Amino acid sequence: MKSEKQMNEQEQSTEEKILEAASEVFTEKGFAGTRTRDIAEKAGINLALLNYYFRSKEKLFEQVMKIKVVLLFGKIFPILSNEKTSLEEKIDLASEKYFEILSKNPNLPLFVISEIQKKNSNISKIIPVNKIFENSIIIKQIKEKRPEINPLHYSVNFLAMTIFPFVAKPVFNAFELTNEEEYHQFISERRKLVPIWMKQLLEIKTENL
Amino acid sequence: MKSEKQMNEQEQSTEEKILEAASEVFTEKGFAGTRTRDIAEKAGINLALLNYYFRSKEKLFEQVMKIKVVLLFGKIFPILSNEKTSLEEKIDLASEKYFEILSKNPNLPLFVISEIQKKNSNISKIIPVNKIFENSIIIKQIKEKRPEINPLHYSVNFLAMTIFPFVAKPVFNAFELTNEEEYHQFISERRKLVPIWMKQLLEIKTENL
DNA sequence: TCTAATTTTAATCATTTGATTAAATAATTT
DNA sequence: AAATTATTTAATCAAATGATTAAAATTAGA
Repeated sequence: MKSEKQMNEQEQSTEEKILEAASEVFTEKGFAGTRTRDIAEKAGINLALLNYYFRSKEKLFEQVMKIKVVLLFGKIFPILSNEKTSLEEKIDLASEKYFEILSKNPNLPLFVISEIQKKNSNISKIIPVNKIFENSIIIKQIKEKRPEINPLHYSVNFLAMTIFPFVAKPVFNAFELTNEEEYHQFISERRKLVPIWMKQLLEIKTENL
Repeated sequence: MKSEKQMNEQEQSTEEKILEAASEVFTEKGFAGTRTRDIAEKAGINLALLNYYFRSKEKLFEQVMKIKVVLLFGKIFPILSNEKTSLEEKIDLASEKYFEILSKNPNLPLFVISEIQKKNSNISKIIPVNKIFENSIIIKQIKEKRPEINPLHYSVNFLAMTIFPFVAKPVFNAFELTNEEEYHQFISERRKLVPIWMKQLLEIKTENL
């Protein structure tokens, strides 16, 4: 075991270095496209060390995925379940938080979604997303304000408007719809617009539904 | 060369069988996760045949990707570029067409997006998406009707509301947000709702922007 | 300081996997 | 029918890759 002192001197433990490197490589190339050798190289360690600490590529991946899923949902659910904020405040806060998280981790959603699609891991054990969602205060508030609106549709619209531009970023790049600067401009505009649009969707006339 | 008669008797040529099998396996597992042996097996042919017809896994993949990109954009652009339909009609028609295409090919968008992200192929040569989009009639019509609305944001909102539920399907499944039947119900509801929402977003008050 | 536990490395395995080759079979042309 | 061309197969290669092993180096505790 490393001493406390040693641990503090090197800012990251070997285990953390591997986990961080794995996080980067897995996110960029996916599970199947990742070579454990690349992770080892990026972490500045020997390949055998990776298996020493994490047993296998599979187990290392599971740890990374767990971190990513928590990153993707962990900060949002408390906002949606807060009893003290109004529906409109929740929209503002959730939007703000999501753009903050996703701006720092642009390909987080694409990674999580496409890897869940490829492996059918029992990811639902990490966070009981369905329970949290169904019991969240925001669902109650939507039902209360506009009983005709389906809260699932409304929530998916929010996630779609927020997350989709990040998921689709590779398409923006590949087809040269925007350059890097225009893309960031585009995202920062949406940061303000999504809440406006979501409120506009709350004002929809009942006879249209 | 096979005779005309032979070709008609077997409903698919060997080349088509390989292409179809490749399409299925690549879509399900991605390029890196696909083994050419699996494609050969699914097509009911020998592995060597695959290389005989398509030279390499890479070349076979490129052909599949080309087909997928055309499938994803090919039918939509003519709708957006039609001079004879109104903006509202375009929204209805594009929505209808997209739900039709995506219901038949639910993981088409996730496949295209995540593979574009992993390889930076020169996919833009298949279809000049940016040019078609920028010069489309629908952009003109949006600018005309509501000059304050950014057509790119509006278009991305449409794509987001339409495509995102398909992209996110693995998440729906993994977290048991819906079962298969509920999911299809959910999608068929959106088929009608997306145009309503998109029209509602056109009615947004200028002072809110 | 000496010993035991932990961490790290170099070398190597065993499989997997994309691709090739040479030979056999089938179809087409002359 | 013979010759040529196209299609298909079985066997095999070579490289890549996840994992292991045994030994060396480092660290912690007595």
